[in-house]
Amino acid sequence: MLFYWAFLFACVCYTVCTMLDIKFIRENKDIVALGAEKKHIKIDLDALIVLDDKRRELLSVIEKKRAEQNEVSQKIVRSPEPNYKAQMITEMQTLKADLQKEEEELKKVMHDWQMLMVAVPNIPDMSVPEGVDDADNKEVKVWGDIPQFDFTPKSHIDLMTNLGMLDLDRGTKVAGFRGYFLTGAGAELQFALWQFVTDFFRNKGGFTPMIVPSLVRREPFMGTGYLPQGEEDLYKTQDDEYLSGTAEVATMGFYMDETVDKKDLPIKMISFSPAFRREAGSHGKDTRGIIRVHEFYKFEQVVLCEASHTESVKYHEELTANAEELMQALKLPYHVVVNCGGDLGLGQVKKYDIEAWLPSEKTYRETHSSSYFHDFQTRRLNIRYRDDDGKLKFVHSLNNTALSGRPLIMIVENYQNADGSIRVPDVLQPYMGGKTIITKK
RNA sequence: GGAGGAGUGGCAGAGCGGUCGAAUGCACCAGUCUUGAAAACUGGAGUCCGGGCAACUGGACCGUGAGUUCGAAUCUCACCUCCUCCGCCA
Repeated sequence: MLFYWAFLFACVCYTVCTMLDIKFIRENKDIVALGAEKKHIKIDLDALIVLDDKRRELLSVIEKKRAEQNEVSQKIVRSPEPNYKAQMITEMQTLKADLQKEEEELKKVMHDWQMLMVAVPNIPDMSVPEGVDDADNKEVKVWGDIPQFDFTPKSHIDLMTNLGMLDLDRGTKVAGFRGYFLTGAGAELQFALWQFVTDFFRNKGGFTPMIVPSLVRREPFMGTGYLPQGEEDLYKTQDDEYLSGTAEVATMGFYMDETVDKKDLPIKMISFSPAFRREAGSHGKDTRGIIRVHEFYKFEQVVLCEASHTESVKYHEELTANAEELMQALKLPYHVVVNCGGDLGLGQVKKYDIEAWLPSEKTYRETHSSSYFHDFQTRRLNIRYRDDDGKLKFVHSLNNTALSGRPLIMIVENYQNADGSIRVPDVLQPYMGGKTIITKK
């Protein structure tokens, strides 16, 4: 209970003392440790603090020597006396030798220090439930009726293959494991969804549409928290770039190392890009169909806002609501879960997953993932704004899927008829030339 | 792929071994003048880390990282980015 008060305090002072810099970690070790524990992430904070003591000590010694060096340097310049000059230079040579030793030591310390620092997770919100993995996520909302079929519903694989919408055999032939082609009405339906989403955000207003790179340098991955921990799940090129698994990475990189104008906040972006995932940790999972693929297209909502917990929460709810609105327009039954501590990423404070009903599996499967980070990402990416008090602050960042590859699957399965045809959702019909049903030719 | 050139403060642009955190101009902020504004004049102002209640003070930062030197924006090397020309390709 005491910890919860400490927790609350941490949240309150959040906007004042920016978080997860070393100062915050030192002053709030227990809260950080508790947060890591909730996320089931192992981190040795005591080792970090010992190392930080060492770092501070070395820094102080080095800075004193450098001050002396600077001072004597000035004397050397001004002194008209050659002998005195030579003597001082000799003294400085000795000082320099010491300095180099200490700098070498500091370098080593800094290396280890940085390794530990990037591994310190952000603190989850109080409202995040305890738990180890996605099985412990808590359902917070259910929308729509699960369809009752008077026949045995088919999987998207059978439905789409039969209707010439999907070609997995040739997908594998051409692209290898988890490869696929969307063909005919399959491609058309996907295009329709993209158009629908584009129009949805245009009508909503405030979101800048973006088409962003997938081939991205290391820095934005470090900044967003996908590296160094997620190396395994990323494709890497021979030029040391990575293929990103979400438009979030490049979109967050857009303002990297920049100071944005406070009057432009919040900055809302709706980004489109291909997404690549090695699925290194999911070898046996979802091997049939296109639930889990190495390559798909994605619209991502990204928001940068003022450094305020209240603002973050407000936009988090908004981004989640946007995604729900899309699902409701498509009339896809879904539920929302709040992710438990163990299912949160390193930088995430809180996350909602939206999961839509998949008849062939008789379960909900994830279609959207909505999370906020406070300044975890922007601190690493160095994205700041000048506040009214004249101080530079790190903005807060958050993101949520708008459309991944999966809703297509949910549509196909939920809208299927007994004869294997598929009704086209009302809102998509205008984008399909008025087509109301997809049937076999 | 080949040959050259360049990266300095919000912007433009000097500096090319010490007196440089950095001239100058523009932009910015405050003040003087003015009924008000403009102009003119005067002054101020970078970021990060540390010490101090504070005034203030120490260190770092001239694309990035190493090196030479008592001392580097300035010299050397590597890398990154941008520009120009040739070639190739959409």
